[in-house]
Amino acid sequence: MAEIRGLDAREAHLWQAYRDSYRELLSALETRLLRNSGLSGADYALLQPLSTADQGVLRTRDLGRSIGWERSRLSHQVSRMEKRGLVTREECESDARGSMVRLTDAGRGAVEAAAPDHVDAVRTYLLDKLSREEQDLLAGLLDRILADLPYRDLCRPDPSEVPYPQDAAERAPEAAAVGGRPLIAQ
Amino acid sequence: MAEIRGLDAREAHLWQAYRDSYRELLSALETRLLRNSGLSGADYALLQPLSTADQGVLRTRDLGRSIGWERSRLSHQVSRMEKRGLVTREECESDARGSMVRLTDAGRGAVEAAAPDHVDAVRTYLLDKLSREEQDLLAGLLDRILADLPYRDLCRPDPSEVPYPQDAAERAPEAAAVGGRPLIAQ
DNA sequence: TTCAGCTCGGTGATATGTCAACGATGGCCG
DNA sequence: CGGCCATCGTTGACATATCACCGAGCTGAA
Repeated sequence: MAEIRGLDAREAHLWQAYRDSYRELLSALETRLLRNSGLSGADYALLQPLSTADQGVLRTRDLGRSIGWERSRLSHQVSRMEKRGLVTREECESDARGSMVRLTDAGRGAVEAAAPDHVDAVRTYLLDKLSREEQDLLAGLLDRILADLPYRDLCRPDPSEVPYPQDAAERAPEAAAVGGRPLIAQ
Repeated sequence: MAEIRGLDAREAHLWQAYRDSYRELLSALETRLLRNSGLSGADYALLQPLSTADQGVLRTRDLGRSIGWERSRLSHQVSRMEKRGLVTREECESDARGSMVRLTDAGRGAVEAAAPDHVDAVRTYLLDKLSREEQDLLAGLLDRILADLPYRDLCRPDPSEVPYPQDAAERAPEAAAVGGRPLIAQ
């Protein structure tokens, strides 16, 4: 049997920094989000893709994939948000198994109210800490880590179909402010 | 009021890569850990510091700080693990408010059985994806992100007291294999 | 067509995490 | 000393996540 090396201090430090930074960053963001808008991180995670989707509607399956959630978790979360009037469920016309989730006016109001400060928080806690070059460097490393992890089912768009960072601006112009109105972006 | 810019595609990509890579990495690690050892990520998180602590005992407060958990969560988790015979609680002699958590023989057996494969998984999914230089680069960026986040209470060792990455090897020699026996490292 | 095998979404039981509050103690300062 | 405030750990109620399972509908090959 092969000798298995423990992690040396340098390696252990990276691994711990990875977990700690994520945990603390998320904790900071969610605390601030909840205080400023009454939305939890889970609420925002669902509302954000819906708010940029055509008509504010997405098929449940696609919503789940876009945020990397399993069905059961998503279904429970949608149920809770439905009770609060943030979203509604609809039938899926093209596939009778499926269902659609639609943003209500209240739901749209909530995300749009929450988004500016949340985006500002992401800038403050993450983006502003790094130069542009460092941002791209970090994204590259993370992409590589993500690239061949043993996926569950969860399909992100195939990278070959969505060649990413280069020339970002024209790929998703809707992510920038349009007509002077700050858009929902996360 | 200041204009708030949404995230452009480049920025949004970094932010998403950060969350996705973390979520998928952790999911992969925990699935594999649970399958191979019957320990959850939470179990391992507690057992690992205990296994390297002197006598296999830590004050609850210190254990909590070392893994960044709040007291309540830790207390519940310790209760569950106590029922399973992995740890025991003891009184704290030096401070009557406190309590100690002690690894049982079964607990030590469980971590030591789990560790080699878990460490291998961390290598496979994270460390091996990056060159040594990239590892240090990534650690540096993550440290910077973590550095001035609005902490909850959670005290990590003050960076000024524990000057990290440089000359890592001698700071924590116990993290490497000692006497040929693979040590618990995460 | 028919059926096996898959996808999709939902459900209830259970596991886990969070929150607010408590009792007990320690430490500080008058 | 005595009073005040902080820390420590726990608890129970609640919120959220996971797990195993179901029923319905799609799909493709026999």
